[in-house]
Amino acid sequence: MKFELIFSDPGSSARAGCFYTDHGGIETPVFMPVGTAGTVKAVHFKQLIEDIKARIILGNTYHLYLRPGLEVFEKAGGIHHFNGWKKPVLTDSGGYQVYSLTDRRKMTEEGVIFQSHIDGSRHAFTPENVMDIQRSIGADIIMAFDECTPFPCDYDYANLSMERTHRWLQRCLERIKTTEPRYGYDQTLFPIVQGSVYSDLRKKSAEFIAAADAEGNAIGGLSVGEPIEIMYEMTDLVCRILPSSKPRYLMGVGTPINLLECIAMGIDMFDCVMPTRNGRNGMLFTRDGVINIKNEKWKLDFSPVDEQGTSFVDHAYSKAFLRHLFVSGEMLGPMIASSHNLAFYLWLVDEARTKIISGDFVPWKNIMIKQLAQRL
RNA sequence: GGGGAGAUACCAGAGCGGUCAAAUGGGGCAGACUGUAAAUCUGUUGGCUAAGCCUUCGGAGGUUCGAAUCCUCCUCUCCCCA
Repeated sequence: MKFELIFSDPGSSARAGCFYTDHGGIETPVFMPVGTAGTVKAVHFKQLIEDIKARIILGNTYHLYLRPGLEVFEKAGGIHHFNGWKKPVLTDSGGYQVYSLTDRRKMTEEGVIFQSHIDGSRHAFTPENVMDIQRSIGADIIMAFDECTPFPCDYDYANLSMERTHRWLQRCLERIKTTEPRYGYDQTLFPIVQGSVYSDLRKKSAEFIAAADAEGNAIGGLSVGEPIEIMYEMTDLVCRILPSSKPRYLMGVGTPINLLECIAMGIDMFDCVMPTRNGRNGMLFTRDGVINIKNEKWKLDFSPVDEQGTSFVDHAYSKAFLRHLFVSGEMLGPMIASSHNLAFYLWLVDEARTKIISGDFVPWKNIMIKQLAQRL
């Protein structure tokens, strides 16, 4: 795999590039829709490709390992054959579940024992078998097994956890090095920077991760409840250390504004459940601000869902009808909102890319951020 | 014609002498959601000059220190038998 840096913005640290995988190139900056269970909730792949223009989606090691299970992936010949998604797939390692399912797991130096949220059965995850699982699932990009630290997190624990994540990374690297791609295409490992909200830890972690010389690097443990300024501060600090010749992936971020601010700092890849989850809950992101489509104010608004939107759903349906679908609990509502939001997110990163290449990124970003902050 | 049950907030429906501006569910209104245990969760839902006050439990009277709760009459619903 290879990352090609196409253009660097002179006015910021933003850059445009392309990450090549055996399932196709990924133009950056990119937003990667989250498809935890092998599906981007409420959205067809045909639509993701043709309408939303998604270039890569996520899957999740913990969730896919539990259900449908590795036998299915191995017999199918990998996730692309199983679910029909032919573009690249990145799988998260389960490191986020160490955080989100904290009361259902026990962590030791060896790894983590999760108690399944589905049936209560216990499953040991180690850096080694998490690599094996992601190879079996068939991910193009495999994430290192880490601990996403919570917020707040005291310094001593953040330090201890970061050091353990580093040790786990060595084990992940060793395992990847000594095993083969499962289905004939390349599978590459991205390590993850931790260090919570502490500058010295973040610096130390970024240096450690950079030294691993992977084909891409990720920043984790942010947007877990810390003030947004601190998230920016940590992201900026880490971006200055991670090599510019490799894509930088900010995990779990974020709002449209977060994306623009972090693109300006040099982030190339993002993923977040926000466009899909918040969409299912009636929140629409538009270039003019945020809409809660369930609000009564849209009851008689027969204008398109988003007049400037790039998705067909933006023009095929009215706000009043979409509100009706949500108020009635009709499943088409969450489907339309998810499609709209993802199309908007992909439009946003595409537009950022265009502006970076044309040299107008910063002024455009500043105008956009003001608009995006509005509530409609 | 005879006998019985009942009328409570937007709807359904608890409450049966004070702790009731009134449970609970639905509906309405609003909020939250950042590497997804989420088509989820939370708040609110009589009025006001708002830690207080005012007007409410079909209508009109009455008993009582005190009534959604007890009594009388009226109006209206529903059920059973002829």
